[in-house]
Amino acid sequence: MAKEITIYDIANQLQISPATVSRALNNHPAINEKTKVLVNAKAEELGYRSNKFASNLRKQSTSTIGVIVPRLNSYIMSTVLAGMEKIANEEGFNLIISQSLESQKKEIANAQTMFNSRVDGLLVSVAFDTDSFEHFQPFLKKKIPLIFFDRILENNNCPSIVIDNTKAGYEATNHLIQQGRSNILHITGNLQRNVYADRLKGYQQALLENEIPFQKEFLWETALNLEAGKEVAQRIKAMPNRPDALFIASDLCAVACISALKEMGIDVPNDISVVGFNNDPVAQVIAPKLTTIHYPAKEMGEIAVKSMINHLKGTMNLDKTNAITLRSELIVRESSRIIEHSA
Amino acid sequence: MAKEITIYDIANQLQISPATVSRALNNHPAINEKTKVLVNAKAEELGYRSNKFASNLRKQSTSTIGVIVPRLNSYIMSTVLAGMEKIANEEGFNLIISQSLESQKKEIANAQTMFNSRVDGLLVSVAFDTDSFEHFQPFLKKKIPLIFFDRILENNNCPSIVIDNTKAGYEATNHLIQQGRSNILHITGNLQRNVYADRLKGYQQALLENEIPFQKEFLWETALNLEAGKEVAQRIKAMPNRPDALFIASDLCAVACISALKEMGIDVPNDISVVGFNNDPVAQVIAPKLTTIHYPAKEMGEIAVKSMINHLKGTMNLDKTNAITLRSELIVRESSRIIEHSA
DNA sequence: AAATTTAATGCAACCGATTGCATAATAAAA
DNA sequence: TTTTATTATGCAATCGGTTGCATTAAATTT
Repeated sequence: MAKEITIYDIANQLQISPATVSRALNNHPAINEKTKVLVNAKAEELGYRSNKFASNLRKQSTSTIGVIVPRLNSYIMSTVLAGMEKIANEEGFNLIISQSLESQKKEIANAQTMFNSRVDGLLVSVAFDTDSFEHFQPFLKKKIPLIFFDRILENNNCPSIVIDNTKAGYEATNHLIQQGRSNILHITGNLQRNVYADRLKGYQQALLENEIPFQKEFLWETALNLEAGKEVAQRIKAMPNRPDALFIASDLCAVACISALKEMGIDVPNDISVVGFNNDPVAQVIAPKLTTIHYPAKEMGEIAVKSMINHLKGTMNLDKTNAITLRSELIVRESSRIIEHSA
Repeated sequence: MAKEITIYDIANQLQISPATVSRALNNHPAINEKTKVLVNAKAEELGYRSNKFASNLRKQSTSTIGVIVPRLNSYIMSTVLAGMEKIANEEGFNLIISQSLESQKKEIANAQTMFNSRVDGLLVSVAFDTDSFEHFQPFLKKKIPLIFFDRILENNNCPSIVIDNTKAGYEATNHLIQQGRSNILHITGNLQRNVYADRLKGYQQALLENEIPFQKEFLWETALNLEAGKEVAQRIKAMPNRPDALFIASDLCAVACISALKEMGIDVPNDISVVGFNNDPVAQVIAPKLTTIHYPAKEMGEIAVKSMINHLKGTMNLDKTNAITLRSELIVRESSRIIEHSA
């Protein structure tokens, strides 16, 4: 195994001091241009690579950003992460990614690992059942910037990056009402989470404005996954007074539900219209194509990392920033377009 | 900002040497049990956290595994990563994940970053157009273990973790033939990649065994994404002699294709049967439900990381291991079950 | 009691880059 | 020519664990 080249090797060969080599490599203004060229050439020649650990140790910073997500393998999260990775990579930062698998307990463990790994900043989208901020306190104490995205924790002075879930919920529901629906069942996730609570708010607001009473029997809290979609269909089938529309807070769940409903002979959109959420690719490959809310996942990831890096570099101070809200958009497709019954 | 606690602080308070503290914290056998208890208690009390950089610097190892994937946000890859993260987390390893976005150029840059980050090991699934092994040589030179998974590079003595793509391709095709189909169009990705080349081999083998001539016009190389699926449908519609079956090397593409075919009035599975690949959740929520090959993505991720860690810890030597093949499985659903035309 | 073995701890160098401060070299001003 | 300002470089301490080797203390053997 070839010996690792250090700045001392370069210094020796050039008969200059390691300090100068270090400064030259970091493009320090006090170093003569010619020296820089010389050092860089020699570094190249010897196949030098900087030792990040020595550097981190000395600088007390890691150029690493921690990310905790509920799960890696959901359309939204993997897309957010794709956006994050893109920017981090461009900016010379590393990402350490971990998943809580929707469990606060794992989230706490992950936060601790991140803390011990001395990430320069932490980006978090919380688990279903997270009800404490405790495990994030160490970061605040050490002034490590903490940004929440998508599923946020409120009342803690941390900036957050979100879409306007209330507005989105309102638009989805209002659209269904405009299509002539009034018995709108809302399928959602854990209401402790802002994303679902806010969508519900929007839903209720739309009902209110249209003088449709809100019934809590028309609000179902589920896991919002594929299985939940199937179960929802079963339950609907068994209802004496079926709803005429569904607003489901996740496309995958919505699609599974539609699929099951169709198998039961219930027509979408004529018997029941459906609006999903996220604009998952799956939304446009099923029949009927799913009306949904476009969620700017990639952009969210990009902006989250960009904001974090700007803050770390001092280009932008996040302390005063409370929230960054991204634009979401209703995309109307077939699943909510009512076609008159033929014949 | 509270000062960071070091082993020196612990040593001072306990009136012992930092060396003993270090050894006690690492559960070194030469240290007295009572001392260990004492040290650990004090560490806990002071809120000590180990400085990984100091440790890495000295130990010349990082407890970090690099992962390069084509994209983060595909069902298969995000699921593989979920499995990887799970095991890495359990074993106290960190993951640095980066995506090549199907470009060899980015893959090279990422490999370099990984190298400079001094990952202890590297896991790679190569981009569409990667045709060189050059960028991985530095790892071999430095004896940094390199494992390929899913999309592998051959002839380089690196272990790989794969499914038997040939067998899977054979089974998919043979199933279609058993259903009475013989004009089977194969939609695949870049044939430079083992996964697609092998599936094609299996496809050809099944044809051969059933004495169906292979026609190269029935082999289409595409991007295998949603858009490609739509285009495939268009092209099929325009064919004078349409195929009676499709074997598509990705579910998402297959589903998009089916959706488009249906819109054109072409019935699946009666006019054209379809078999996909991956067992993406989307496969079971469309109508007709998609016949596909189950791909053990989570397991692949878990085994990849597990193997890497075992190798690093010396528990298992990978030098002699050429390949680990995981079990895949044909899942028959409606898209390939031919129902007699009603009426 | 002396010699030898075993167990537990400490010393000090080391990993490799960074940086405040001092200094040398050169240029500009007096 | 001397003084002052400017530019470039070097010295040496520092970041915080880790580890080979030495040493001390305690236990065991002769």
